[in-house]
Amino acid sequence: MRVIFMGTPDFAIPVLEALTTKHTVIAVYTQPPRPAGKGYHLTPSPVHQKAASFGIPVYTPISLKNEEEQKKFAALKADVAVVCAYGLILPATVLNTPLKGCINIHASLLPRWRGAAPIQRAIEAGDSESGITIMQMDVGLDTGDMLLKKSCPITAETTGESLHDTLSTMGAELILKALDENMQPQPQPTKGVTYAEKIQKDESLIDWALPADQLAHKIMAFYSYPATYTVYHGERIKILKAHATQLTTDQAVGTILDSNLHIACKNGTVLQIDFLQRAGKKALSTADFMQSDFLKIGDLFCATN
RNA sequence: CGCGGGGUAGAGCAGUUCGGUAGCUUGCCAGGCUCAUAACCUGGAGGUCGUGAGGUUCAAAUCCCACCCCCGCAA
Repeated sequence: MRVIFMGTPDFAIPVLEALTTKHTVIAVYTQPPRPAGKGYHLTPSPVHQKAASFGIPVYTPISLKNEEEQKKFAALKADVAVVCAYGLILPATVLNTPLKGCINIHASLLPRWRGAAPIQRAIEAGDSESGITIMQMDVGLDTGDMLLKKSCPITAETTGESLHDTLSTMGAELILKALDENMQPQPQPTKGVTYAEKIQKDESLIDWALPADQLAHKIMAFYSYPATYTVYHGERIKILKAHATQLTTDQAVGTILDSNLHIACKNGTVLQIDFLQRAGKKALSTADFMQSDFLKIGDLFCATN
């Protein structure tokens, strides 16, 4: 089939690669290059770079809501458009242009976690499973009829990064299957709808006045990007991995209880930090980190900047 | 030229301001002791101090120059 691929971040790369093995990818749409990295250089998106290495024509419109872009899109005469973490709204005209419409790869078990950050929100909420849903796009936000669905477990060791990688691979497999076989579209259930809000910058700051298990979920969800952090004597410290413990304490929330980095949380619950990083330093395990005497037992982590 | 921190023993760091024998903690090896809740004591191995047969100097981890690499902010 003649396929248009629309995607932007790393997550979409395996999908693009998979498509090129079985179909003719006639064009790739992705977000325009943005300033990024040290030096603020204009950097093409990961999908942009990958497409360029394949020699596939790349389009980077700022919007698809104007007629001119829509004409260009139609002129490609695609059989189908595959959309994966593209980051632009597709108007109805665009959705209806390809013969088989636009098919989306979404990183959740719809209708749970519609929206921008389904991977992190699922872990943060303490869900026991996540997955991929392939759907026929309509004008709503992730509301289209479902073609394929596959789940995977979330454990205490699952991080945003590991789940991202798992689902990315899974998405690549499922999209090929969905294109090959003639799947019967099924409407999404009307019950169980939740929305995965985009992650805001201020969410990364840890509030120690929350229960340990809740914090553990959030810390693991935010690993490795954007990562949670706390403040110690005015310096930012990334808390990269942690787990809730069965211990209890009567110390104030945010107190560093011992050299194993057990930290007091709400209602005397105790979180143990496993992996952390000072600004400008390497990420270290708790054992390595505590070889310096930077953190003093009994001191408090702050919940404000 | 967006702002900033860093590269010294397997790991984590001090030493650099003001040049003068390579240090600390931990880990590892050997021995001792018999302990408590990162056990303790003694001894030992382990380092081209990121790179450049660079520059300055009687002398460079330290000052100067160039380059490489890692990371925080920001996106």
